[in-house]
Amino acid sequence: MAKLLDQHQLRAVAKLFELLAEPTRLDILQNLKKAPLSVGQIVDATNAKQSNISKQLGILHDAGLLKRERQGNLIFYSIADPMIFDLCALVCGKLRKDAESQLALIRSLGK
Amino acid sequence: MAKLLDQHQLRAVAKLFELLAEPTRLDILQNLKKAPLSVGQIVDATNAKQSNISKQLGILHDAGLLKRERQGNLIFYSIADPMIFDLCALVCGKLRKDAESQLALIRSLGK
DNA sequence: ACATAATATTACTAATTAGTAATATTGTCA
DNA sequence: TGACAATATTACTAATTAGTAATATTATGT
Repeated sequence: MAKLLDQHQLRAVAKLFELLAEPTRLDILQNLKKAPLSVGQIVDATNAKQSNISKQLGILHDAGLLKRERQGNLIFYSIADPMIFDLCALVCGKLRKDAESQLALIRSLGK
Repeated sequence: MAKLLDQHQLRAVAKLFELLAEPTRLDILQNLKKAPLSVGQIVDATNAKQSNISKQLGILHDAGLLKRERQGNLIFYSIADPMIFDLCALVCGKLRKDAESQLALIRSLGK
């Protein structure tokens, strides 16, 4: 069982990963993890220019990963599906594990 | 708690997602899920050219996602870390869920 | 209406990369 | 050694895209 994905499905999966394959977008997402933020707050929290943040927010929003809500002059963005943090946690866990075994290897060589 | 990742860490996470952000590479990975395969077998299983498969295999191997083992004239590749299937399962689950609620929405409109 | 603040859009550049055909490498067998 | 099969590499093209400066849009308060 567990049929293989066809070309179309593979492209859909790849597209979702693509959204997470960019440091600036990941930075936006991790800053939104605790609470919704306005564009200006995100600009301050990251070290990216306003135009770029706005662009990346648009990409994440168009893809359905973020929700948008206007409040007066400000626009607040928030996470639409917390599942992305499960993804990131998995990746972080792997990177940490890899780094640890790398470290253990180096240590064993140093003896 | 749960400190935010710094620029360097964000780039590392993004790089790992980038590896999965490509249909051909995903296709390779899903074909290797059950068992190791030779390059030729992978070429047959996918509809990509040999030179491209070889290139993508090299990328996945260099990144440490695949292991390589020579057996006579053939070279067998295998999954180095099954964690990637957890990632893919999460993404597939999300896509399915999204598609289902989209369908439900359409149905409710049709009434 | 006007000035101002917040956000979005546009037009552009530089860099990256998937795919490919052709060729090179590596191993096997006779 | 020579012929052949499997895989890797090279050189190239076309397409995508992050980042940016400048400008446009939208809302607020006076």
